Amino acid sequence: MITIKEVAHHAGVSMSTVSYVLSGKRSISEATKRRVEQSIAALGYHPNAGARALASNRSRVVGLVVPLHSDQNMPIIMRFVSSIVARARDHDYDVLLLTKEAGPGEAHRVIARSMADAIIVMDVESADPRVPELRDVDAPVVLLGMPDDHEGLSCLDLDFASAGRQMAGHLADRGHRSIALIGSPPPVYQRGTSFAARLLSGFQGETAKRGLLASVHSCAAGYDAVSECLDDVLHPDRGTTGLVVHNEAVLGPLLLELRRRSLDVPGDLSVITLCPDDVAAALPVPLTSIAVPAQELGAIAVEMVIARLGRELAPEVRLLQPQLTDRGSTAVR
Amino acid sequence: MITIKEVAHHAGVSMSTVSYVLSGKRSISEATKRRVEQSIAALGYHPNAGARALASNRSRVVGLVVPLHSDQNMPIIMRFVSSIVARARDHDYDVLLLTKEAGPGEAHRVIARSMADAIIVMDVESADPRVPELRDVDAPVVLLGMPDDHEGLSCLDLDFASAGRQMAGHLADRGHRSIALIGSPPPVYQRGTSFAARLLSGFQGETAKRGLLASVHSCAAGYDAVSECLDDVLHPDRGTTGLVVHNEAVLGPLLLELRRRSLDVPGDLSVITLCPDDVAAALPVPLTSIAVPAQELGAIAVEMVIARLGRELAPEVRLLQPQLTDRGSTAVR
DNA sequence: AACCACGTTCGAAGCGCTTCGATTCAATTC
DNA sequence: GAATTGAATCGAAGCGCTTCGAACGTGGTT
Repeated sequence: MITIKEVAHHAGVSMSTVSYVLSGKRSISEATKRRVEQSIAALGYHPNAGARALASNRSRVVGLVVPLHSDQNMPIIMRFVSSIVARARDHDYDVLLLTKEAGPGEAHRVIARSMADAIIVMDVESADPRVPELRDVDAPVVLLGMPDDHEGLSCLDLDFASAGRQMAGHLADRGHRSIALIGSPPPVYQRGTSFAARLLSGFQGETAKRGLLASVHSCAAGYDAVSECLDDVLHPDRGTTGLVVHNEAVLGPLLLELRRRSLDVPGDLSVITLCPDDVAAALPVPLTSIAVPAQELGAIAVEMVIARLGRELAPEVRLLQPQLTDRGSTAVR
Repeated sequence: MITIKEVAHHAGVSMSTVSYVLSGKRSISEATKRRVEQSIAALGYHPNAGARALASNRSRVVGLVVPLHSDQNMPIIMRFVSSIVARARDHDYDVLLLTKEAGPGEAHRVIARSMADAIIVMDVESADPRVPELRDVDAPVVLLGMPDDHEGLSCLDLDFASAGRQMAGHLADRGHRSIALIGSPPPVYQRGTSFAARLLSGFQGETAKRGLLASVHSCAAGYDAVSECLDDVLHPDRGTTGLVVHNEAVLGPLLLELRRRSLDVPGDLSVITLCPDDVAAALPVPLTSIAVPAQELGAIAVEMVIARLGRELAPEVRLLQPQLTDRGSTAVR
């Protein structure tokens, strides 16, 4: 193993000079800087992370708590993870993978041992049992999601209430008077998943305000469940003409089933949804949608956490405003 | 921060004694061991990972290279990841998340800096460009997947050739004389994805040996592609009575489409597939299948890599034998 | 009574790096 | 020309832990 000492010797300078060349924390003349860099390249020097962490009291690692079992939404979770890792690397940080399943305490363990400098927690729910423990973690923590009680914690999420309002409003603007929300399976609501509840309340608020007829349907995945759900949604008594879908897993089967019933989108039924842009665009019928900006949320989470490393910043709640993209799946009535 | 020194003082022993209590590398009397453990608990001591890594030359971290963009198969990738993390934690290792997309060199960087003691690489392809670089990594490396040239590297995978043989054989045993393989989308084959090619060759070997009529169809995801593919597969000239499906994404649409065509499984058509057990079981028609033992493969990968940490073990290729579960989706003709 | 062996425990030397004065030397200033 | 400044560099003291050899009983042998 090549050490900083050998580099120093090779370049004819002291260890500290090499260190300062690497960190840029003190000014070094161009000449020696170049000489040191050449030695580093020539010897193939790589700083030892453990020694660095020990001496500087910074690991340059962020811990990321990921829900690895959550059967649903794996693809979207990976988008988050992938953007978080990429942005962290941009800042010269690495990512330590922690799982939600391993329980709380993992974040605390990793920080107490100085294995990481900060923590990002994904998939935080309304009454997340991890939240109290996270308050005691002695390092910057950013939550992706919004627990009900987020006092003293930094949170980041899409503004789902606004998304619910926007989607209902979009249909209302086009003259729809009776619309339906097709949501996640019942367990998601029972679990008190914050984003589902917030979207629902935004949706209901808007439909009430606009005086629309609105029905809400919790729909499980699977073709039969979807078909059954549609029977209900499309019952003649309702006169439903517009659908807001907040359940990514159901989109494919839903459109297929509509086709089977010879219902045209948007001719017979307008559909608007919340899902990643590329998913919305790749469906058999491209759907007007509000994007889940996973990339952006991941990036912001990293920025937030890193911003909190040096200075003491106050906890902050950031809700991203939803962006609606029109793909022509909603018609004027 | 509580240090080992403070624990030693609190317990009235020397630092080294505390260290030996923790590591168990020398015998310590029951009495002092208990005393030290009480002090550790009382003070809330957590060993500093950096200091430990520096002194012991072991980070107790394994690097895991994950394909985070691979749009397909995210759920199954997460199964691997999840079992790897869990098993690693069982051995008191943490997992550093590296992405395939960040390029090769990541493994090398992490090892050169002593951030990790070993590397597990997922999703290795036939002619994987990472393979040469991985040979130069100065630490145990285990590949999940089998590159063509795996000289000097340890690999672990399902025996896909055998899976292909078994599935063809299963249908042949039941009297089918003309069968079809529905495989992955063309890009997967073009990329030279090792497992697809191996399954194909096993399938073809067995059908040839048994004198069956066999057709092979590369099928893209999406309902229309599936329907088109079925037109081809079920062309009357072929007389196809059995289907081997090696494309998880296509299973749902496929069964749906068969139902739409009023073809009964297994009455009119026998279907057998390769996918995770729970996926096969959760389909509208439960399918007889060969499992992708993600849990087990992940666990073995961890064991292999850890086994190679202490001693010098020779590189090893391990192919897990496929397990077929009969769910009654294949009939005797 | 001197000796040995063994189970326990201690002390100190690093591990490779960062960082804080201290030092040097040349360029400015009065 | 002495004093002041500031940029560039050095030296050494840790950071918190592991580990090796040494030391210290204690009990059993001769």
